[in-house]
Amino acid sequence: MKPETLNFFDKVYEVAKQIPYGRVTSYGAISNYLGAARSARMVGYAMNGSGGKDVPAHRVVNRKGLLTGKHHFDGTNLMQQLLESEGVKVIDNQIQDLDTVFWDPNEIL
DNA sequence: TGCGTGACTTCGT
DNA sequence: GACGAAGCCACGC
Repeated sequence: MKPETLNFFDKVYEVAKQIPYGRVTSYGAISNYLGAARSARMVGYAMNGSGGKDVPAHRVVNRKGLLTGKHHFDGTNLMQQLLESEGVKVIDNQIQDLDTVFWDPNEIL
């Protein structure tokens, strides 16, 4: 077994769990924090394994603030509903005031 | 065993 | 300023 790969995933989970309430981040921000700015895809893939974890995948969106991963959720507007429930304005699967709710791990950590 | 796909991002033209 | 192509790593078939 090579936990090194799991380390990458685990790292993503760690960062995702640290996302404050009412804040969101992007795959690129996490991947950049991990030192793999061009591996943003893996971050999203890691979220695939977030099932069963306490990882708020709904707080992770793409660079544009678009809920691209919402298709992988339970149904349709679950992800959007969760964000709105936290005070994040989301319209048409797109986060409003992204600059305000955006949370950069590199900046905070 | 090997090829293709995927919750994205960045560089280049 | 906008569009196209490449890169990254892991998992599935």
